[in-house]
Amino acid sequence: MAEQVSTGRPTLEAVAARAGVSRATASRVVNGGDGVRPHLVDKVRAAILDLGYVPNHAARTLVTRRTGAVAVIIAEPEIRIFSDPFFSRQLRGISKELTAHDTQLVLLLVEHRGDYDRIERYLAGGHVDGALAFSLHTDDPLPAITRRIAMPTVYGGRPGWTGRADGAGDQYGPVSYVDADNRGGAREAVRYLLSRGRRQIAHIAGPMDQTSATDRLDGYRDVLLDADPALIAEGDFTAPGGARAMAELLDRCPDLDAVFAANDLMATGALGVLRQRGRSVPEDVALVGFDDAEQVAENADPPLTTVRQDIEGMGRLMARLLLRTLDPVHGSQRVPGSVITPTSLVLRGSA
Amino acid sequence: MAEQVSTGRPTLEAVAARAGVSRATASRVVNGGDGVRPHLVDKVRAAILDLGYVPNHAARTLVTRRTGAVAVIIAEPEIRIFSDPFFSRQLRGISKELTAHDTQLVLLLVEHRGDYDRIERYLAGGHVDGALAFSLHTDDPLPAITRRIAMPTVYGGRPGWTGRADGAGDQYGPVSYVDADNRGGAREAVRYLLSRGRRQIAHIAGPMDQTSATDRLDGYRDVLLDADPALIAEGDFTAPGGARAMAELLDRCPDLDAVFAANDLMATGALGVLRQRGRSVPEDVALVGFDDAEQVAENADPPLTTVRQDIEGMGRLMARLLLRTLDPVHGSQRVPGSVITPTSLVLRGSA
DNA sequence: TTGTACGCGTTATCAT
DNA sequence: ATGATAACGCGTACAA
Repeated sequence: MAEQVSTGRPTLEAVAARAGVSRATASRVVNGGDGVRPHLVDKVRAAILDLGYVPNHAARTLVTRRTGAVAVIIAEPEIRIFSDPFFSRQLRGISKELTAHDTQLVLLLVEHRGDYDRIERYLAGGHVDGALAFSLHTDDPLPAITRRIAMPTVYGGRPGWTGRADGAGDQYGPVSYVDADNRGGAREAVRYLLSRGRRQIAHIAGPMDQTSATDRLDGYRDVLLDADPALIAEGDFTAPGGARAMAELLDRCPDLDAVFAANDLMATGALGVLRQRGRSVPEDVALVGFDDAEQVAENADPPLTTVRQDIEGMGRLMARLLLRTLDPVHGSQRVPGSVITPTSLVLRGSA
Repeated sequence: MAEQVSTGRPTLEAVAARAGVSRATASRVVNGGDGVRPHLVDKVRAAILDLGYVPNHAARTLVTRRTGAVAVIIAEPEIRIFSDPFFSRQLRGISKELTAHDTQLVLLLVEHRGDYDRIERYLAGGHVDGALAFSLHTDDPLPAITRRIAMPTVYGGRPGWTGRADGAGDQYGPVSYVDADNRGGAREAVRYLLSRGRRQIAHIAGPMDQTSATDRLDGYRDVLLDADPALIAEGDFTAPGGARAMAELLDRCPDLDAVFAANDLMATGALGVLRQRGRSVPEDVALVGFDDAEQVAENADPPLTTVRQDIEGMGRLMARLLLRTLDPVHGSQRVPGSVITPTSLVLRGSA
């Protein structure tokens, strides 16, 4: 049997034969074509087109030891995961950046804690070159895993165990993440409310096990050093949760004249309660949100003044950071480093 | 150089050496261990554990010609994609089913039409064994692609080109999809409204380029054969769109006493307008939605009577259908076949 | 600049 | 039941 039966897709061998060159030369052309005579480059290119050749990914991975894929791990037991526009936009940003670098996105959804065994096996199995992960809670098992198997990872949002004064969590070593300047953005929001003459400024916080929520609360406190604890209520980043918190606040502090909500969803919930209780916005109560979530902030009535963060850009940045680490040329360092992206106050009708 | 330097992960060769068997035997154990003496099975298993061996995916794919991964293609230019809880839940169902079968989920987001070149290259590149795709519009290029490269594909929702009386689109050949019984569910909703004595039943339809919308409209018409066209308004499956449509309807037909909205989001939009115009629900106007979207139908005020579809189940079903086709044992047929899943009317406060 | 030849880690075929 | 050994398709030293 001298001839190989065509099993379907053309191989590099076939391309080489058709172009009248060796497989090595054909390979060089496929990978950029440096140092090949233009004449031959054309011939090989033509053969590739003729045959409809597409490189075999598995074979390539086997020899290069790179998969050209990264995992996106979404470990959020809540329903909110995708219905929160935040994730959608960030995922879009990631997708765009990865696509631009011919890198594939493998989605890993984790629901139960037991799923982490599977995740670890998968990551250790060499299916992906790196990982992107979201919304880590303080006790998340993921960092221990990625560290143990030395998988380059970039987190979306500052992980809960970092930046603690007591050094707890330092055993995970240096970590890299992308996050908005939550604290600074919150400060700007509250300062703005002060500048508009508001004096009783309440805060609807997010769940305290998420750093985005605690950081925004910290920002609020930075400006209002002696804020009455009664002016702070904890929500859960959902609209109904925001409504509940707003009701609490009004009960406790009927004389409040402004509210800074830790996200837009909660702000819309608060808006409903305020209207229901006969407080006009922004006349009686000024309201500022966070995120500038589309379909939410702009469409609210009145439109929401809010702290904007470039969510899609943060997604792109996460991907870029990871890809840079993975790049054999620039990325000798295993830890991509972290980036804090700026926020900006968007003025609309609510404050 | 007799010895190979350990490049990191242990190979099957290493396992075999440690267990004192040949690579072939080790391989057999890894893949189930049929026809290997129990004694040796144990030895190999121990070696695997000791070394922390994980099979090399690329090498395996190279020889088996199966990747153990499927693509999920989401081709929706709108932002709505993920913020619509519908997709989230369906994706969850898919993820669960794939995970249960050790199959990976590669996410392909397409935004521009030009992205399809990339998609085709990717699918043709043998990265995945099959594909799952969503929300196809009539002129979507995807079916032509999957057909050309013979990629087993299951669609979520009846594709726009199928089931047309004029046979247009038949060039794509048989197609397989999973969809809810939209038409039947719509019929049930309208019949229920009739049974409650409602006589002027309006319909807020979805965008007419989606079969879920046209099918639900068809169901409405099945029951109300001579419905006044003025009783039908087209929305876009969003809450603001539903509000707009509701306003139109009230202007055109002030005497309407019931509304069937093609999804819950639009129903909530309609709810706001009805309240605003002083119509009480369900006393003055009865309202029925579609989807039974969580966080939407139940939390509406009043809670929404709606047509439930098992969205997560539909996702699982899509994956199961595809996996069956891919299974070399059962799946000789290339087209997985289609499934229509039942709906059920959930009675709450709005009708 | 081009070609030869080897190795990447597995599975599968064939002897034994 | 087990063990050699040949693919699988590609990249890349090294030689020419």
